[in-house]
Amino acid sequence: MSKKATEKKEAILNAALDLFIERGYHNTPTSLIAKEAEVATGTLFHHFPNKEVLFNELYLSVKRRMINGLKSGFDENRSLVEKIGYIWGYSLNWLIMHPKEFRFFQEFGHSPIISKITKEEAMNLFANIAEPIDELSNSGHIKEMYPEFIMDYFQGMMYMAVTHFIKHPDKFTDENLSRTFDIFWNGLAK
Amino acid sequence: MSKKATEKKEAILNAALDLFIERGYHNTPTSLIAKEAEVATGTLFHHFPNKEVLFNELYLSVKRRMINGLKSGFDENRSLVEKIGYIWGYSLNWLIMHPKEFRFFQEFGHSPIISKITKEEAMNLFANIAEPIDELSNSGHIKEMYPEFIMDYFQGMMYMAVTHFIKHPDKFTDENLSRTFDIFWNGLAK
DNA sequence: ATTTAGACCGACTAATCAGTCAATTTATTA
DNA sequence: TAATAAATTGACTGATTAGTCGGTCTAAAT
Repeated sequence: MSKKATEKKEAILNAALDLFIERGYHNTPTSLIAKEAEVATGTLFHHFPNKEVLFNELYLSVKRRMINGLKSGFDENRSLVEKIGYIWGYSLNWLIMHPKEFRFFQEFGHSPIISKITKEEAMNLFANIAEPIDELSNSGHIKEMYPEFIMDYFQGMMYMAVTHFIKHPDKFTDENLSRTFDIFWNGLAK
Repeated sequence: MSKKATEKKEAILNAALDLFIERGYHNTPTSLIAKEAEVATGTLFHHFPNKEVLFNELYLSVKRRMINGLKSGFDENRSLVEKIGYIWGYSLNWLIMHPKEFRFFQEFGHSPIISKITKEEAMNLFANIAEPIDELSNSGHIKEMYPEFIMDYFQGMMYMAVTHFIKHPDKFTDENLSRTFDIFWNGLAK
């Protein structure tokens, strides 16, 4: 694919992200996506066989962008607590700096348009990142709690904090950020 | 409105709830809502001027159903901690027993189809229920934290817990339920 | 310079949908 | 009971949409 062609494909994905979060999936005509991407309808269907595939590719591309940064700074040799602190801090920051992507996950994370295969592929991306959080449950650092809960608790607190700071940007200070991690940690403390 | 007419209106709202959460707003034809409610399209538009109003009325009706039970068991004379424990327990139970309604809030709570007026009306329903949670922030019971955060934290933890227990119904025991409240409370503990 | 394959275009189509309306049935009121 | 009002029906319409297709353009390969 030529550079120009790649640029058009990306323009389509960018326009789609904006439009899907603003108008929802079914209320976003492919014609409008093409228009915003400054591309013909035919071009859109040249790069994506149909609207659903476009949506699924968008989902994966957003996941990948988030994970890539996370992984590149990840240090396998740190302690468990440090690793978890790193994942918390990085994810929180990334999501707050990418509010559109965050809204996309919020709105479409459970959407039936995302296929099983796409979900599995996204899960695999996270596999080794999620490990430390699973380990936490019987590491002795915290109250006894089964791993499924710890995972949901981590994600739930993360979404809560991001939602809060996006709603109240003036409160997004280093101090408040570390306070939210303390609250997360205190909740589990023995 | 005759009893029969009221029943049909309710059948429309019930069918709409099911279909909207399963298929999303824009992918749910009014004709299908009517069909599921065993009613003609014309009847639907006799009771609701258009699809948007139907959606907004559904939103308010679900909110009202949740709040009504909450209010009827609310005792103004209890201590602050007891009041908050009651709100937590009641809401958690109600949402878990009404997973469709919960999904509706999750999916459409931030939807642009819900008008400002509807949101305000919903806020008013909650006004005095939310009071104790606001009070908490400078009650001395907890770490110092501004009220907007406490409110988002309360709601975020609630949604997290409900999501978790709906996903893992076997974990929904009295013990685990009180553990989640402990985690919520420990997070804020001095 | 010519060939070729991929990229691109946008008018077009078959299908679907929100909402209408004239006609009928059911409930209420006098 | 008769008259009136409210509720119900479903065929229909104008508008919109996902995806197609025949033809044009562009860039790389020979």
